[in-house]
Amino acid sequence: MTTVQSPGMTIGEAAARLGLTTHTLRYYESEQLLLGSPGRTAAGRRRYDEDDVRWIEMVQRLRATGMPVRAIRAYAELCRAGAGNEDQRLAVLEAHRDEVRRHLAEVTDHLDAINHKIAGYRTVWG
Amino acid sequence: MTTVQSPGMTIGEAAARLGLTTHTLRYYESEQLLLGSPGRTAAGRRRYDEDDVRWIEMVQRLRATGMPVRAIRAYAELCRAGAGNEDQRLAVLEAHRDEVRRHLAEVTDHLDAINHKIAGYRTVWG
DNA sequence: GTCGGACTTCGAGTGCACTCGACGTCAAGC
DNA sequence: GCTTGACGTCGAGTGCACTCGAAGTCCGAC
Repeated sequence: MTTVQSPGMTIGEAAARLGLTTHTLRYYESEQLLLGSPGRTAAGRRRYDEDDVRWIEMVQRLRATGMPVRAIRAYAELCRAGAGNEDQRLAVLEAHRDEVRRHLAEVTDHLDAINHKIAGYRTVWG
Repeated sequence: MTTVQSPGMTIGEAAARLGLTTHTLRYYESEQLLLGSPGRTAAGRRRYDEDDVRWIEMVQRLRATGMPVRAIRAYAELCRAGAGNEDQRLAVLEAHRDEVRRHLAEVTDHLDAINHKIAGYRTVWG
């Protein structure tokens, strides 16, 4: 029996689409940041489907907002555990949201001070 | 001739005021992030005055907004060089300001997406 | 004068998140 | 059927910014 070409992407295609390297994608998998292992072809090669990619995009958002890899792993574990812990997942996300807001406020504050410094240069020598 | 107690703080006092460790303060100095070496007592101990502390507060702001140590060193070098390069200093600060703004926009965007995810949890199970 | 704690320098160690290299395998085009 | 390039695993290396430890010195209180 010949199987139809399975859907999804090779690791190279997924990496290109996500703006990551294949090395990083395998690293994320080894750190258990993925919801499950991506499928494999008969020859043992990874196949990424749309769900995999969407989850990794979420991982990228969490990383880009400063969530440490081990915290993402904990969140992914909750998601892997299946239904019944949505309250915990929500708590994780809300705590992270608060942390990000705090960080944004702090950076904004520093930015204001830097702008003051810039305005000083402009006033004196501009 | 007895000298009046020199003004300023020990490294420990400066560290406490800045929320840094003495290790970090010496590290910053070794990385040439300071405007000049802080003064020394006759016994060779560092003395930090108000100007030193204010500059280090600026360094903290630049660090907290993501400027790498080597970029701060470059900026400090410009400042140490004395008058005549204010346009370059301004360019450095403005480039950094733009970078920080870009970063803020990106994080804000990710935050929105995370909030959507949170809203999803609330809608379905909340 | 002596004791404790803060100071000195120097180099090594830590934690994080990748990032790379080595080396072997395998699928597809020519 | 043979090359070629993407894939596989594994462990080691990198860059950044601290952070710590060791070993010795010095100041102030008693």
